[in-house]
Amino acid sequence: MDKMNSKNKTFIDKLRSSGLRPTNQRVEISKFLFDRKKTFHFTVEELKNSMNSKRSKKISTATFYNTVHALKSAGYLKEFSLENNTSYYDTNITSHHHFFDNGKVIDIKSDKITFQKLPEAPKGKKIKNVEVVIRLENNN
Amino acid sequence: MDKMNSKNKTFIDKLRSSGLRPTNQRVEISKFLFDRKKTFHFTVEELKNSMNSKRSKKISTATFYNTVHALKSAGYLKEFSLENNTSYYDTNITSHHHFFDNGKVIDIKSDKITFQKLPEAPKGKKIKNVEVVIRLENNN
DNA sequence: CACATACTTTAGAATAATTATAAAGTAGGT
DNA sequence: ACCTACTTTATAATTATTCTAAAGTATGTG
Repeated sequence: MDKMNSKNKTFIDKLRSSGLRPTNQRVEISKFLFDRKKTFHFTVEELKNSMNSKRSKKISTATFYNTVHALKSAGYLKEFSLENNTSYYDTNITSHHHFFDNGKVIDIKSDKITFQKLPEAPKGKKIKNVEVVIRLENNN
Repeated sequence: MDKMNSKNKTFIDKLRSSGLRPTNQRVEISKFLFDRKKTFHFTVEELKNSMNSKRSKKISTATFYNTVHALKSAGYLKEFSLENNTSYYDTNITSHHHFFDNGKVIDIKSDKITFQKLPEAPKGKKIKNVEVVIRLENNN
């Protein structure tokens, strides 16, 4: 109970610090995204479908987009792209890498990849981050 | 002249081996893409606009999409994505990496990045390729 | 507590990138 | 020259996303 309250607080805080009032819809989205053990990869469409399929009163598409967008801008979600013109989001915002296996995404912990050599940033620029994508194919 | 013929042949061969008859439109697209010194990054929309703006008889959107798609499937173009739901293509198909600087893409030669440590592929899978994206920001 | 104001939600329209369709055009081989 | 299969094209359809405007809700102030 105490635990649940503090968890809710986390979800609400994420919303507040993203500049969003914690309305019912938004708190439910925030819970759905962040109340889980493993990191979560999703598209807005997938998020909407999995939440709305369990609900009688549906949350509108625009609310999903707005909420995800604000959470991403605030840094609580990480956006990435595959080759299918859809935005994917990842609840794991720590710097990390990905396996891509036929549209399926698997996280790779940051410390699993280290570099021997990296190029310098062009003059006037600096490196914000480095992301590695390892594409997989079937063995044979 | 000899040179020009052999160049055209290259463009035509790329089309043929992509399963496309070398029609006028397709040969022009192939030339436009591959007859240049530096590698070329583009979206289909950009390609269409830059070619059609110089032409009285426009090539249709569908022809651009079809041709680019076939060239990509045959391995003459490499597709990649930024965070804006648009497909980018690169005439540099050698394994290489990218700087991303505010939607601008800069190639990084493959040998500029080497790894000290890479994870193993999950069982049953093997690594097809490894791509690194280095995101840049302004120095201050 | 009532209300004004500002922020939200929502359905639906608008936009952008891409793919599908079907009719008219063209190329090659015979 | 002609037949057939492949192409091109304009346009419609689709998908992901953003915009818009109306109706709903929350909050602070008096």
